Amino acid sequence: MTAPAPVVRKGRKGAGLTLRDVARLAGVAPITASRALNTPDAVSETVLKKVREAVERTGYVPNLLAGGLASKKSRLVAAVVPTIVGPIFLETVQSLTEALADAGYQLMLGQSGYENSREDALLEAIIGRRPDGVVLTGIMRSAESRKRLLASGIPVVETWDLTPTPIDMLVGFSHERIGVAVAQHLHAAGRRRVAVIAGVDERSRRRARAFSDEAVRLGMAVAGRKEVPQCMVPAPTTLGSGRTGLADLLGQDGAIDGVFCSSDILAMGVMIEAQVRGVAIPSQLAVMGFGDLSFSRDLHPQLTTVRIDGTGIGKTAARFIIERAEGREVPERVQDIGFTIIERQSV
Amino acid sequence: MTAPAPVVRKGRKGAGLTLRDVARLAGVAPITASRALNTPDAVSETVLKKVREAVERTGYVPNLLAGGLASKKSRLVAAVVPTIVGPIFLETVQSLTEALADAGYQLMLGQSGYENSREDALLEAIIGRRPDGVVLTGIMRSAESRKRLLASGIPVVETWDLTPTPIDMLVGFSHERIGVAVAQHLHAAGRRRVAVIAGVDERSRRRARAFSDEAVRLGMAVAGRKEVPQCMVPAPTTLGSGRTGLADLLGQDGAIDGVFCSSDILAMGVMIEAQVRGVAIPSQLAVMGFGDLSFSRDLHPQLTTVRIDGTGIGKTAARFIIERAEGREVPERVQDIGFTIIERQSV
DNA sequence: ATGAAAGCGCTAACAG
DNA sequence: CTGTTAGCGCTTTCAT
Repeated sequence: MTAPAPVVRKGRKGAGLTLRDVARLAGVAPITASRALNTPDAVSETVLKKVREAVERTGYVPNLLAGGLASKKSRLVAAVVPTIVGPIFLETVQSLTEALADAGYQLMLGQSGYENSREDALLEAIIGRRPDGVVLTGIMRSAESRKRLLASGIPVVETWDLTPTPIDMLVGFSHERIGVAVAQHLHAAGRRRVAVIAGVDERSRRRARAFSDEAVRLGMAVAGRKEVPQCMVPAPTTLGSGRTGLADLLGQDGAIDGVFCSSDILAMGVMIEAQVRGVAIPSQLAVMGFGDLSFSRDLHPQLTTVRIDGTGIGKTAARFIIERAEGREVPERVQDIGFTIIERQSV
Repeated sequence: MTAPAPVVRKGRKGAGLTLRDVARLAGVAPITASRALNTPDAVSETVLKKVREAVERTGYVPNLLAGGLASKKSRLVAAVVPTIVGPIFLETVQSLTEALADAGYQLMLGQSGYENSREDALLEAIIGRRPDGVVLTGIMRSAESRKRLLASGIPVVETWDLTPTPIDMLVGFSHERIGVAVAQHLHAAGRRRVAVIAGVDERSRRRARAFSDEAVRLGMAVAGRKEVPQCMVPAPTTLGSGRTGLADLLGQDGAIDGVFCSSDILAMGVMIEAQVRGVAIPSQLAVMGFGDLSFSRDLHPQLTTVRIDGTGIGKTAARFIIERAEGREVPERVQDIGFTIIERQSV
């Protein structure tokens, strides 16, 4: 048997280049080169230098697919959002991406859409990549999906909600408590007839319901009524929905002096419509939003709203996943990150 | 030698399950099972049914890492944005994710930040995954990065800009032409003293410069001046920047009757500040934005702005990448998607 | 239409 | 500290 012909080197530098090539250039075994790259402390100064030189010269970039397959660590984390349009989850995705990148992990983004149909295909695509973790914004709806995720054994962090039965880990807050707190805030500010405008997504609805219940309890509904005036608008919410929402509410019986909007965008629409109609804020109408988007403080009047620490959620979720990926346990798997009512001028 | 002990099956269903297990269950060779899954047309009805049954029963999900390694097709596409916060690129990322998902590709999201420092590490992480394509929003700045990308041989689509020397493929529009068109629009509307508020990012700056030059040419600057009043604000732009921007401009010498804002957010801030100061829009001041964000049509007055088909950009970029991934050539590698001036009430 | 063998590029496990 | 060996789970190539 003759020795095999030397492997034909591809023309492009960096393409088709493997660890073997680098190792050969550095005069060491592939595994040694691997160690020089991944656990530099485990090799001698000399070897380290030679390998780094070889990498530098060739422009070698390790194949993470191969590495992931061999080590069963993909350094990939999947994030699922209903939709990326709509600024609510943005802050979370942003900080998640950053926190992960800092630790050498990449983010894979999936949009589940607001219907269930895509969820299954998406889940399959995710599990197929064997990510080191999955971050869910909002709760996975279909029980089937939840089961598959659980079965896959991949660390999961649910966010932006609290649930009695988390799949695995969770960092969120109570939408019910927000509804209650907002009603109380409005009541404390002297408002006596309130209404709510909410997008038809499940969490908004829960905030609205809790708000309505508490408002009724505090006597802020028309006597005898079991709920306050509501206006449901399509998700994702828009400025336009806020405008028509207020118009709708104003058209209903009974004057209102306060309105809770399920998003800051909606609240801004309400403010614009109020201005157009000559309804003074806050004297005639108090407005509260949800989300504390960056523009809210710059409105006129400044918007009183509920702040969620989206960045904190992202960071914590990243930490949870990374802890698990490195084989450590996460002692407090459920974290209530709470919320803050930001008092500004619109109430 | 004795036969090795049977492999211990992991407890969790779906975990550690391989194609071999499925094949065994279906009574075929692994490769046949593989074909049943990937190229169903290449196997008999009988085999197809048996394999599908086995998959169903076991909850098997193919390991895409292994598949990608063997086939050199990762079905992964990387997208790089400066930051995901800031609604400009959202539409593009959204449609990109969807179009890719429909074709069985996943999106990996990277944020380069507005400085160059992270770009290199990010690029390494991206190339390491051997994606089937990379979509860049805005141009990669460092020449080093561009070179590495080119060397990697990965299909690249640059977006949101036009450049004489694209790395590979490109779908964008001319920021210069937008500046010119906006100046002309304002001029045609009878404005004679215009100004510009722009974020300090490179593309905004180019729009602003082209706008200024054209405005000067049309005689919309103070006689003898070589540029119109400008106010540069930090990127990403905010409502607050728009408000202070207008205040700044109003404080400068010479009354203005029109202002071009480098983003709709900025324009909205201008409108709020104008309202607070009792400056009537459009009669006293015409306002134009850029981006046509969803809220722009719902403002009062409705915002006249420049619309970019972000969804179209995402779709086209996805198509380009997919074409290449499937081995086809893309004949028109540079596509100017243009822009539209949306005439509403603020001019 | 189906299968056997080989290997993608890397790392775990075990030597030395 | 360094190297050898043996896969990770899949697909390619080449037979049958």
